[in-house]
Amino acid sequence: MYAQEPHRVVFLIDNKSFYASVECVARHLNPLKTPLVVMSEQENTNGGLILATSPTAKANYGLQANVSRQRDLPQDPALIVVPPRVNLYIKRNLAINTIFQRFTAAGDCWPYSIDESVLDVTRSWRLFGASPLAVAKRIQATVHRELGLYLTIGIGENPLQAKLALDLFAKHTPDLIGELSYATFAARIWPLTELDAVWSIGARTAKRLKRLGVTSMYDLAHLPPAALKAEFGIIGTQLFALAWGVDRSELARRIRVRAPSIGNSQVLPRDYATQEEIERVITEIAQQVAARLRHHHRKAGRISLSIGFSYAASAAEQRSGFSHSATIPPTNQDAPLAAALVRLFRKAWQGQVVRNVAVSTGHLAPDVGEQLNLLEPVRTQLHRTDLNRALDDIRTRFGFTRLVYATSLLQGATAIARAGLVGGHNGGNAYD
DNA sequence: TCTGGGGTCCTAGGACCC
DNA sequence: TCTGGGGTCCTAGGACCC
Repeated sequence: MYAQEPHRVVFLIDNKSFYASVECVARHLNPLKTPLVVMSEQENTNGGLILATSPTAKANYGLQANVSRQRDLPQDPALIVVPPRVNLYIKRNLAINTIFQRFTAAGDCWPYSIDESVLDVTRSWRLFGASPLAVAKRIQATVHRELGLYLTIGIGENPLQAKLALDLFAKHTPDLIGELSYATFAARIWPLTELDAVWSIGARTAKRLKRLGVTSMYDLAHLPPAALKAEFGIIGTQLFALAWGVDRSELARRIRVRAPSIGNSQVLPRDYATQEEIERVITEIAQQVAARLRHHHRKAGRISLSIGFSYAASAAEQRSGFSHSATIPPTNQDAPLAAALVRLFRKAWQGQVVRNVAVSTGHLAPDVGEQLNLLEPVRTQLHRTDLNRALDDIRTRFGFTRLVYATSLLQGATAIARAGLVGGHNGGNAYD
C-alpha cells in the first residue's frame, strides 16, 4: 500500500545532551558518566534556567522530567553546574556537520537545529557499510573518536519516520539508534498513547484529539480523514499522514522557508509600568534587530511588536498581551525601525503593566552595498563582510535560522546591555 | 511549568477588487 | 443598496519546534 510513497534512506541525527556533553568533553570528562548541567543565569531568568542536563545527572538526581529551573536542582556539590558557552556549541555543531559531509554529498546534509541534522544517504550509504544501520554506527564512531561526542540516530524511509525513530526509539536504546520503515510503522507507532510525545502534536492538539475520542496513534490512524479535516483543517490532513508514517515532502523543498523573519524578544527582569521605560526597551531591541538585519544584508519591509502583560495585568485584561504589525518602507536603520515600533506601541497600549517585549521583522529583502567605517582596519571589516556572506550563503542554502546565532560572534561590544549573549544566553569566548 | 529566546506555519475574519 | 460570488491580501492570534 506504500508503493507510491518515497522510499529513501534518511538519517536524523542529534547529539545526546549536546550542550552538557560539549562541556564535559571540554573538561576531559566522560559525557555519559558525569553529572553536569548547563545553567544560564541572567537577570531575567529568576535564579537560573537549566539549558541542558547530562544523562548521568538525569539518572542520579531524578531529573528525568524537564527540570528547567535552578530551584528544582538538588543541592549536591557532586553535581557540576556550569554556565553556557553558546558560541562553542555553534563551533562544535559546524565540526560535526563537516564530518557528516564525508558520508553524503553536501547537498544531502541539512543542519536542522543547533544539535540536529538530516542526512539523505540513499545514494551514498552503500559506500560506507553493509546496511544503513552499519553506516549509522560508523558515523557515531567517527564523531566520538574525533570530538568525544555521542550521537543519537533515527533511520527512516522518509524524514518523518527518521524523526519519530529518533525521538521515540533511538533515545531509549543502548546503541542510540532507532529504525522505522513503512513495514514496521504500524506495529511500532500505533500502540503509542502519549500523543504529545509525537513530533508535531503539542499539548493543545493532544487535548483536542482526546475530545474526539482519540487515545492512541491507532485511533488517530483510523479516524475518518474527513472528520480530521473538519476539526483541524490542513493540520488534520497532516495528522492523518503522520499516523501512517507518510511524508511526501522533499527535503530540499521542506527546507525552504516561506516567510523568513528576524527578531528578538525579552522577558523583562521585573514588571515595567511606565511608558518611558517600556519604550526604552522597545527601542533597545529595535536597535539589536536592526544590527542583525544589517549583518545579514537585509532590509525589513514589515515590523511586528508583541507585548506580554504582567500576570496581574493579564488576569485583569482577560488576555495575555497584544501583538500588532505594520508595513514600512524597507529599512535596516535603528531610528526608523524604532520609531515605527514605538508608534505601534502607543496605538495599542492602554497603560497595562508589561513583562515581555518581542520585536520581529519580516518581508526581508536584500540590502546592497556596505559602508566601510573609519574606526577599524579595512581588513577586519572586509573579513567580517566575507564571513557574514558565507553565513548568509549557508542560510540561503539550508534555510535554517539557527545559523543566525553565528553572526553574533561578530557583533562584539555594542551599547546594548545584552551584547555578548547568544540567543539570550552567555556566548562565552568565541575563540575557545 | 508565575515568565528564556528565536523561529515557522496555519487559521479566520475583514478589506478590497473585479 | 433588502445585493452574488470568487479571489487575494492583510492582520491578530494560535500552535508547535528546538
